[in-house]
Amino acid sequence: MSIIKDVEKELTTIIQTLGYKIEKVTLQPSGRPDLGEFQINDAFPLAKENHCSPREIAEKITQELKKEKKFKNINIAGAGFINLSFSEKFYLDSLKKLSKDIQSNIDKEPKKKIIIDYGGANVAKILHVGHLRSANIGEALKRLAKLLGGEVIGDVHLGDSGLQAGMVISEMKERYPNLPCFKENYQKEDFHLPITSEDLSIIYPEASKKAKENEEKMEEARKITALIQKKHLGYTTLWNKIKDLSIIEIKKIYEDLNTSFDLWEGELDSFQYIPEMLNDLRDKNLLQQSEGATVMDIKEESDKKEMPPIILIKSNGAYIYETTDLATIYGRVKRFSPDEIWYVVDSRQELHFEQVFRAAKKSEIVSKNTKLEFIGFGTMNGLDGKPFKTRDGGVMSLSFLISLVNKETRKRLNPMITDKKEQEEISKMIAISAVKYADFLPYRTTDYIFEPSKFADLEGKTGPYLLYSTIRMKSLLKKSEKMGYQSYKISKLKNETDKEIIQILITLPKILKKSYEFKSLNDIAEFLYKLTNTYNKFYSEHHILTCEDENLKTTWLSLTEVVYQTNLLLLDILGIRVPEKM
RNA sequence: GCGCUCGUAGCUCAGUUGGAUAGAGUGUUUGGCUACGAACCAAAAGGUCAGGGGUUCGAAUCCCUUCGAGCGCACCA
Repeated sequence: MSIIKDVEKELTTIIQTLGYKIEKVTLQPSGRPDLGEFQINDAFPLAKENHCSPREIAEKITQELKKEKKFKNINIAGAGFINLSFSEKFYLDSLKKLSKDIQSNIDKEPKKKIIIDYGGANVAKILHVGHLRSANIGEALKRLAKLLGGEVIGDVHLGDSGLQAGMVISEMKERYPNLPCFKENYQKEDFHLPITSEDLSIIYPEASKKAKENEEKMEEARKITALIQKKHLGYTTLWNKIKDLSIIEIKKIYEDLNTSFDLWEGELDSFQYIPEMLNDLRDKNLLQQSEGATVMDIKEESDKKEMPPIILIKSNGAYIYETTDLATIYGRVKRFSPDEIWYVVDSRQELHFEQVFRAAKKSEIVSKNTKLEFIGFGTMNGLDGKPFKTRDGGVMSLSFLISLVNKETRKRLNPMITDKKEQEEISKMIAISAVKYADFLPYRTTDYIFEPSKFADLEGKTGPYLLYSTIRMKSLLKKSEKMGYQSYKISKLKNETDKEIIQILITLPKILKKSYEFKSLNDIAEFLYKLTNTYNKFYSEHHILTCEDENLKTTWLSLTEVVYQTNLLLLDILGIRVPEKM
């Protein structure tokens, strides 16, 4: 159990012994540090229930608290705020516990099997800045859920059954009409895909442009897409080859972003479940015809808003992303029987997922106990408030964004690093830390105003700041090892800053819990800054290695070690890699 | 028309499950490297929390309303 939860439990018992009904006392950092390090506000709700003044209750509570040695400076302020601080011994004991194992200070959540659907890469298209948040948030939530004891499966859920398939194949047909797969009597003979990833990055925009300008081309693309969905042998073979090629490129970027998936499945993989699923829905009498399409009504009596039916078969006989999303759930339940499925997707898709979730529940494709959660994030807009476009009106690829920031980080590398390859690797790592951290700072649902220059900002509350500080801690610890220190005895503190660092460390379990509940990483990002910033203050106040008081020195080194380990743990949750030097 | 998200310092954002004197970064001004890495540390200035009303011991937070912004509303994904 975490240190703070332990204390809260103790406080709860004390207040219950006084005869009050209370489930859990909450200890939080005080809003008035001049009056105490932590505060308890539970006298207010208790006063309401017991029809007396909060102050009266606070008096009774503080009288009991004063019997406890670990508390000091207990006082009541205002109408009934209880402020208290902890003894030095409490802080030293806490530091001892943390230095043994920081994991011991983490409270696990109830164990669940969770599938996280994030990434959303599209086959044959580049990953652009719009894909950044899904990858970052999804990956971080996956790591957080694992840390808190969950069994987690990440699925990239590739966009591979959309119109881009038809467009790209149509373009391929024009460029390479003699490929065996285009023959009438194609019989699965193997052939070499005549294009590289670079070609592919040109082919899609080209094909898309042609289809938009030419209705015939568009119609052909639609036809081919429908044929691929029906497993047309030649087109499917070619599309799978293109998919493999595309995945190689997609994986490279995700690897740069330290994002990985347990499943590389896509919309097409859900097609195997569609007939079975539709039969199931038919048997349950849930399907209807409407304007030529096959739909399912998902209105509920309590609805105050319009709720269109969900389309499962289009009037032309083809399937739509509602169908594949529902079939994907069908398959996931069958194969994994998860407790929860999380969708880390742009907020604009909320209505779509509400429809799919309703259909899944109504048809009992998922049980009532299975939680389907839409984890929407804010849209990335340009300065004009509209979806971000580059100066020439195109989308900005993720790799281009990273290279922009990379130019800045490279300029500032330590001149001691001379190896070109090493320079490149480190500079890229720092650039990505800047991009990722800036992406985590706003609350998840906040609309994102995207300015490349914001990411290139490398001072203050940034990824590079965290990396720089963490590397400096490591460098200090290495030096101390060279001086012969193996383990650090913890025995005394010097000033308020020392104590403040431990205070912050103690609140970590609360931050993790809140992040997990709200599915937002901004609290962890803020916590990292606060901890690191306070440590840096400590660093500038004390000269650790030359301190003559051995007891202080080893305690300070231990504190450094714990902050260092905590930073590594949290940066890892955020998927930010820490280089050896920078 | 219906629905969703929002409006907080010059700028970019926290704070929204009701708590005390609304915070941070950046920018501006100023101080700190002969000591462990200055991508660092310290300090100052900067606010009618869009406007109005309500709920209560207490509201940036909850409710109502006005104004303003963005997004979504069946065969694209």
